[in-house]
Amino acid sequence: MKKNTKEEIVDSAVLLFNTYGTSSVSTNHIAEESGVSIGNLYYYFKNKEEIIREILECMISDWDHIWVAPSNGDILDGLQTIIRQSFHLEWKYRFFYRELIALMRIDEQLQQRHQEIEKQRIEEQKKLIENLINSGVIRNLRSPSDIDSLLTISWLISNYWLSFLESDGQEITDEQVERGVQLILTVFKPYLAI
Amino acid sequence: MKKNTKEEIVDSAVLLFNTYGTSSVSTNHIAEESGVSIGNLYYYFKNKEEIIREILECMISDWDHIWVAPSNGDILDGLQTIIRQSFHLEWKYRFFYRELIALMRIDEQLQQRHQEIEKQRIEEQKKLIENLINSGVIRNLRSPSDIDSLLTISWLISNYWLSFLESDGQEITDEQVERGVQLILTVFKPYLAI
DNA sequence: GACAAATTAGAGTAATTACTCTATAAATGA
DNA sequence: TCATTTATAGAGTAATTACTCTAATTTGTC
Repeated sequence: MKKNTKEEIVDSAVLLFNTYGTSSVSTNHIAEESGVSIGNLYYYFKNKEEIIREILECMISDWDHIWVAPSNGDILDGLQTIIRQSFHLEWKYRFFYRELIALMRIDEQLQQRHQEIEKQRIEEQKKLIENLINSGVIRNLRSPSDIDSLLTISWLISNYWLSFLESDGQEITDEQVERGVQLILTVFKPYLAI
Repeated sequence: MKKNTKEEIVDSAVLLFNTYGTSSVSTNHIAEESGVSIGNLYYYFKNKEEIIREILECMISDWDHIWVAPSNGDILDGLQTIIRQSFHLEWKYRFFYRELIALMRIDEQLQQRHQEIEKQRIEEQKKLIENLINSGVIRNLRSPSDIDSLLTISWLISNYWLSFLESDGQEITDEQVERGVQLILTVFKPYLAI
């Protein structure tokens, strides 16, 4: 489990960002935390923004692993698993979700990359829902725009459930994560075949 | 419409925070933008955090006006109006919503105040829903926990709809606001008496 | 008008910031 | 082996930061 210098820097940055927020953490802090000299840090990263961009790439890679996982067995079960793992990733990189819009406003490159993969992800989710409709798990939807609405709502929940808990001052526990999963199912409940 | 110095500072702060984000805006910037000397700014505010706290108080006051408004006429219409106005307030103070969790982590005083009024607001919303149930607008809910779920979901949408649009790179227009209102109604649709 | 209190201006400061530069040390490979 | 690339350390710098201090001005009150 030997980490190289670059990984060491990224890991320390995530730790500090999660704890103190990006604006309170300087490159000097990151260097100190990771036990790497300032000079060496700047050998690997041009600036703080580039570190954050690298963290985004780590997130993307983590996400890919979740979606690649084959959902053998119950299709609804597979969906729940994906949602659950998504919540865990959001927690791992929580600083990013807390400050998302602010970060993207500062760094346009970050914005473009994030929006690019976000678009992909929505498409994937759309396909998954269509799958559920085709296999008869979901029915009784009145119009195609209803699908869009449902999709948007479940997206909102999966992306902001942890933020809501945090801003409400609640602890993030496994039970809370489970509540989030169930919340998404609540939205679909009226349209689920028993 | 003559503004006093304190208001001038607060207004400039909101403008700059919305445009550049709190971390990029210094007290010096705010002083310059508002045409007030640094010394004078510090006469009114101990530091940047205190300015943000004052902005929160402005928000709270604005919110109170929305909820005080008597919902004469259709109760469902009144609800929609409140949601619509909420979105407009969220946009007015958008920096606050963008950076909420980060801001609260830095300033515990801000966190406590925000969570205090947030709790109140959830209670108000709960009463409103109960009102809708009692007056027969909403029905067919299976259990009391269903009410809670519905409430949480509509809360999530009303709080994060604009954030979602922003992080998705979409413009905030009146039509988008209306979509947000309709989205919340979608959640209740299966339970609405026609 | 005279006095006190409230308000304003802006020069000044210590700390921190991001980032550069140069000088070594370690790894590589011909 | 030894020369070249890669990696590391850390002192140094210019800019910016939040905030203080003092001195001047305005305001209100009698």
